[in-house]
Amino acid sequence: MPIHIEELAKIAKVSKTTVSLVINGRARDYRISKSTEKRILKLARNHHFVPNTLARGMRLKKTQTLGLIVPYLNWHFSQIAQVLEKTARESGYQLLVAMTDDVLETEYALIQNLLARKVDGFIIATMMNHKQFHSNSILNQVPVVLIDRKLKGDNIGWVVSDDRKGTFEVVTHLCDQGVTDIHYLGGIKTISTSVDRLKGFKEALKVHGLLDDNSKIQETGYGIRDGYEMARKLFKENTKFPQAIFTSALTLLEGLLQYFKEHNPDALKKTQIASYDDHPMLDYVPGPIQSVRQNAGEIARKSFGIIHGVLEDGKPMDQILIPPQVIIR
Amino acid sequence: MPIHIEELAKIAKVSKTTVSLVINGRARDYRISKSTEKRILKLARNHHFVPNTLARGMRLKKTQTLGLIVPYLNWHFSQIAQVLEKTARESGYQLLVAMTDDVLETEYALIQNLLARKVDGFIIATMMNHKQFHSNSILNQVPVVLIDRKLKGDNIGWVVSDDRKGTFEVVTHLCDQGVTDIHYLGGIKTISTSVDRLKGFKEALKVHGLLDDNSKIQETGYGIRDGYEMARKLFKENTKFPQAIFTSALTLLEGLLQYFKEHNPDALKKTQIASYDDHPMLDYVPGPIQSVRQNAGEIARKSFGIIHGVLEDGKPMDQILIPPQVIIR
DNA sequence: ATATTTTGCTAAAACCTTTTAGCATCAGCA
DNA sequence: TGCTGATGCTAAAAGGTTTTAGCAAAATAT
Repeated sequence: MPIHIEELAKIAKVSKTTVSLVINGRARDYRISKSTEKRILKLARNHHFVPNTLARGMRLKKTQTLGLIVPYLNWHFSQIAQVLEKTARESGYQLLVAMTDDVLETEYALIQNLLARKVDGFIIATMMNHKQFHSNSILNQVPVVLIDRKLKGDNIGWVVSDDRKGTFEVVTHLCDQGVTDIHYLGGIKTISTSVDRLKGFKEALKVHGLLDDNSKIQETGYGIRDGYEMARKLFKENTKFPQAIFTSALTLLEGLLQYFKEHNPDALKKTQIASYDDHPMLDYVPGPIQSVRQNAGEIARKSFGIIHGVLEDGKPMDQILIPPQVIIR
Repeated sequence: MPIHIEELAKIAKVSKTTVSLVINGRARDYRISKSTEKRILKLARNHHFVPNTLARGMRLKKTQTLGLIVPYLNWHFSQIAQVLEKTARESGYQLLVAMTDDVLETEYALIQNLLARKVDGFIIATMMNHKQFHSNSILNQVPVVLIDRKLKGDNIGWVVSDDRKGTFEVVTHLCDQGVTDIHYLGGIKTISTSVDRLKGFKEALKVHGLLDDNSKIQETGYGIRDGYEMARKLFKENTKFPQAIFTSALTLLEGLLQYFKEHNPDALKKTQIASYDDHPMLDYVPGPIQSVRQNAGEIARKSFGIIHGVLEDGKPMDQILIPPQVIIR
């Protein structure tokens, strides 16, 4: 139904070559006369001509489309998606967004699917480990920038929050308050995010001369339910009331708060809480709750920047650590 | 770099027609022998052959892609996006997601852009009014289902929360508590969402014999800042402490809470609060806060269902009201 | 008057699929 | 032997764009 270049050429009584050149602003380069150019431009506007991007993509072997693959759209990833979409759009890119639910097979299938759709690049919060990622030969086809979880490797870009530092700082704050008994609730062990946050936690304890008591560390998964269950276990196995709890993600904090609400309404006042990730509503949760706010906007902008640089300026891949901000309430 | 059908045909020593037929499971229909079929299938797997969807899209005139256009990715729209993506993917569709920031021009541009990308349909939380929408001839090209905001018209689908009913019920709850002095903070006046929520509010007052006092109704915009400013105005212009406040969206509630936190820490206890939209963290905000939870999952599934029905089964457009759930805390 | 350069434009190929119509070949039958 | 029908496959077109190489006409130079 929409008009295409051939019809427009017919109306303007020129060849489609001419129309194409004019539309792409290359009239000058090919000595199309000013009058012809104006005529075509006007006609194109009147007929609402927009080049078919499929045909364009075939010919040009690029689609101005990026694939964004994240586990789910929680607050953090929504923020990233939002800024990323805007940033990308301002440079003429559109986003194909997909979710994996942190299931590896889904991630594989999705990558295949989006590759078939000829996305120009990927931004992925991946579940893959180093080996899986690098054996995934298809990723040699287009540039990939990882977010949230990093992997080692040379031609692989990533932009992640400085998980170690953020955790170190907020836990240090707890220590500075004189707390000595801090419990750690974490998620999926395998991803770098978890590794680095636990590292920061342990470092902070060490610096403050506290022993690194593994019985106070739990790592199961990043679901709200996981947070709830770890909280339950914590209170069941410790007769002594915990002085402080650190949750390594917002979902875990939610699970913890849920547990408190159901089983220990006054625990919020007795226990100091800190968490990786922030959310505006934490301001209104009594506690107070200390948190580590990731700079989602910067993560989005930088990761697009890398892809864009590789794609359009042939720049090398880059790996960027974004400093998070500790929020003390 | 990826292998395509011609090469595969060469390797298999058959024509590309044969490969295509086999890949699309139409070998039987065209009497391709079982042995040839197996051979090709195996070869395709070994070479990681995936049909180029651009070429496919050109030929078939459909791309198995839907455009999702929302103002921003707040909690509500994130939820919708998440379920929609999964639902769509299970039927072989992928989502191009874009945000308008509730700016009409952006919406127009986005529609153009996604149409050029040959999406098969749209799911839009639109800023357009009835007239703008219907004069937008391009929307005759593909099916459109509106979410969150509905418009009148016959060949236009929508799936929205029953805003009037939800508001009516939660405000009724306030009235049942004996509250008589209820303030209303709302957003952009022009969209159906706002109209219906205000309607539900007024109906509830009327049923309970309360007068409909326009001085207690404010409607500016849906930003957090708007909520904050309306709260400020409310407290500046009323010497009497408000018994109850209803905010017509989560963002407005956030603004209100922000104002309370800064200027009136104990207001939370003195004032009853209800809001359209829900968020898991509202459980932990003291108040308590009554809310209207939209069934985002259902909105997503139903709106995909409509598009899918139109696209694949030639079903007519549909318009569906999704009942929300009032959460009393 | 002829040769050269500039101007303004275009033909055709390539990108990769799917689908329609139809071509050989071979078995079965009279 | 010649005809019919089944079997197994294929040629070619279409879909809409961009780009390369080059053609004809006009302007300029010799």
